[in-house]
Amino acid sequence: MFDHISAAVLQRRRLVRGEHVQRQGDTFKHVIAVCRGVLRTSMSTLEGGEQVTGFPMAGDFIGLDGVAHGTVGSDAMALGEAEVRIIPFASLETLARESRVMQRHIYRLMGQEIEGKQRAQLQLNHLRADGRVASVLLQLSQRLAARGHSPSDIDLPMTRKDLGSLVRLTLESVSRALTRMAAAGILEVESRRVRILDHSALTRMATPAGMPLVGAGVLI
Amino acid sequence: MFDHISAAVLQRRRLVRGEHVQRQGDTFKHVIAVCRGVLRTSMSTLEGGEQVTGFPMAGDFIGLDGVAHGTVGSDAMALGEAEVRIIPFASLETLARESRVMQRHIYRLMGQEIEGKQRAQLQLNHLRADGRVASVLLQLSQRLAARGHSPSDIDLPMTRKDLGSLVRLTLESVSRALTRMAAAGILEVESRRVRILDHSALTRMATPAGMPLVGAGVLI
DNA sequence: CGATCTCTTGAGATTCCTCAATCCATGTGG
DNA sequence: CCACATGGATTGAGGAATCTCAAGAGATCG
Repeated sequence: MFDHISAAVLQRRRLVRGEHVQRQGDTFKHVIAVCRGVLRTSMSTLEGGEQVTGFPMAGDFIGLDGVAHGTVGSDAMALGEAEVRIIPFASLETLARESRVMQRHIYRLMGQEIEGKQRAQLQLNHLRADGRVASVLLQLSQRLAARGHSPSDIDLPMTRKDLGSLVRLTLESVSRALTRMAAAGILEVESRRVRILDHSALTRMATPAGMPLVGAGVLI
Repeated sequence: MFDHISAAVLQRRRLVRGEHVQRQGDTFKHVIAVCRGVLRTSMSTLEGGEQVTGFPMAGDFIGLDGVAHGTVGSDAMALGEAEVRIIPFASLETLARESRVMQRHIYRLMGQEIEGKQRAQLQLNHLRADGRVASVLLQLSQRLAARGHSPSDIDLPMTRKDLGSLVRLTLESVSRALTRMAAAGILEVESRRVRILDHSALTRMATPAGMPLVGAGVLI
């Protein structure tokens, strides 16, 4: 894909911890591709409520939610050193009109955004605190592993608060869930460093199998 | 937009109550535009958990979440008599490549899907049961009003369970919230028929103003 | 090496869910 | 046309899960 884009104006940018690449309310002009590091996207209401919407990392795109209103819909901040490419959306549009492959790619990207978020929500709503935390850990494990890190040794780049915000839990609940799982021998937790000892147990926890199935209720 | 599409194969279809237009798992071939009536989209997990994801009505599109995997991501069912147009995605793609306006339109459509769902989640997470129900009612009121119905007299086409599923509450909690609001003189509830008496009070309830702000916590 | 942010742990309060009974509306078959 | 079956809605009581508040330990950064 990048070989196609390289023709477009591809601005590269390095980020340090805490640096923002986009802010809610900015006029939507470009999409951001993460090349290195982990970011954190979040939305906030006028009343001061904030919510983490994701932890994009290498290969992920940010900013597609701004297409609709022409306004950036969420903040994006680097959780550590990171590098991104800033892609003018106008050039993407042009490319899409010229190349069928490119067009497909953009649709798929946006489709993933929609489907992924929906499915994540669905999953979360059927899990309790422990399951939710297990779920995020697994996801992080997988995504980090796909990028060359160890699948069992995770160095969390985000705080408990961020983690909790993503899965709708307070930081205390996250902390407690972690210690419970550590006590059960599923994890080894040492502040930001988490080691997954029992991968299958973690997976089981993240699966709403034998659950009371809250929310939607069971159907015959 | 439809003048552009009319060139494409535009299959029209009438639906009766309970009829499905798409099922999770179908291969993704077309997008569905609602012309009349109200539908209900929902996703389900293998374990039997189900969750309502929306109540699309005239002018709304369904199925864009299938673009990513090439597989339909959610069920869509008519809640009453309804009419839809079935638009082959292939023709949309072609049109998009030919017309810049059309292209924009599709992006905006998908962007809305992303942004809207995110924002809805954000809102919900900072509201308690009553606020959530208030929020859905307001939304329904607005959307129905925009389509020519009364903004204060709503005839809910969905069950309490569906309503609750959308905002992550049990049907009992929805029912209780409604009776509480009725007792407070904000609504008049008579099974599926709801009349909004105090619109501003309802709006206030749907705003996380003086709330303990659970989940994300307060900043500064 | 102090200041600040983060994390852990505890106790209590709250909210919402679960279970259960009853009522109401709707539609069906005798 | 009515009795009845069925699905939806209301209401109550009790319990479970998570949040809130609070205090202190740990980490991190200048």
